[in-house]
Amino acid sequence: MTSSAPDLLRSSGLHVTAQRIAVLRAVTDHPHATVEVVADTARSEIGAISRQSVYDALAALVDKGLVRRIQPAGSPARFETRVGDNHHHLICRDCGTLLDVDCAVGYTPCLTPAQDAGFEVDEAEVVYWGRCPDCITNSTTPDNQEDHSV
Amino acid sequence: MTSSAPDLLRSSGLHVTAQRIAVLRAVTDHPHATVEVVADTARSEIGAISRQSVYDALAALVDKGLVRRIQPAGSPARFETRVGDNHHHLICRDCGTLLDVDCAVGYTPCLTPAQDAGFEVDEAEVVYWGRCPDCITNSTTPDNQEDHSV
DNA sequence: TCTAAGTATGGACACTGTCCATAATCGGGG
DNA sequence: CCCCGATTATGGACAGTGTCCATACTTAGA
Repeated sequence: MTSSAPDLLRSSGLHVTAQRIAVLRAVTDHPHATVEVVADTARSEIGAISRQSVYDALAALVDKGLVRRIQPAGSPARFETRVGDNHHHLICRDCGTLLDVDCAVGYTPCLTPAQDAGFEVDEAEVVYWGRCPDCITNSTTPDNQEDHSV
Repeated sequence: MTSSAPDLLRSSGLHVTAQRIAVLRAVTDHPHATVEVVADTARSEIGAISRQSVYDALAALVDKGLVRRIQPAGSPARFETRVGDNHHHLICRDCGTLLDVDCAVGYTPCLTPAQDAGFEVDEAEVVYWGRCPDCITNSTTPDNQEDHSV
């Protein structure tokens, strides 16, 4: 299943460079990693890489569909290699933890809006906001729970 | 249903100030407005308001559930007063146009992830990414799609 | 090997959003 | 009606993320 990084780059028409390989591997090894984490990981693999090269590499990879960019509100962009399977994300409002979840309905019903207004929709991004078990436990004041109820 | 701005503020336990009224009206009049637009609109109504006051007022309104914050990737935060009806958004990747769309399935099936991992989910945000009719028309090169040169 | 195009680098910069201390305003009580 | 405490507004400075630019290097193909 897992094609090698150089292979993926090559088959996407991208030049194969040490930086891109490192970035791609970093994203693969650290799903949902931020640019900083990716840069850090890549750096530990090839010694040095500039911040801009990381941005550039990620942009190229996203453009080619090898990597998916997730940009939750109030958080820097994150990246993952799990593409093309229409899964969604679950984010904790408190600690920012991000988890993958499969599409609620199985495949892609929510991929099609009721009225598309003539748009050419290519992606449906679904983000579930809430609080993770840890944060729920840690703030055990069911009384003082500032009512986020809708 | 349409309570006046001062009324809404009052019933939410917020102090009624000219700034907040102006901000609330601005959001009501300009759905999906950015902070800048809100500030500008409010400013034209009451003469002057600081940027921070706008941020603060919006934060207070969001906190009280009078206003909903939308923060699409690659775009500054936007705000709308249409809350509590589980509608989603359709965004054009090219020009950033943002439209409301009703939930694809009618009510809230997509509000519940398949596996919630113990999370306490309070909101499901759905964003459809694509290209609006105008942008599709303008870049009539279905062959050379990646023509971002505008 | 040689060449052209693509890529990496580092610097500077723009933008959104936040923090802080102070001054003004609001709402309630006397 | 006036005063007081608490909330809110203001402006300044600042942090973080992401982008633009010119230059030097590397890649892929002839």
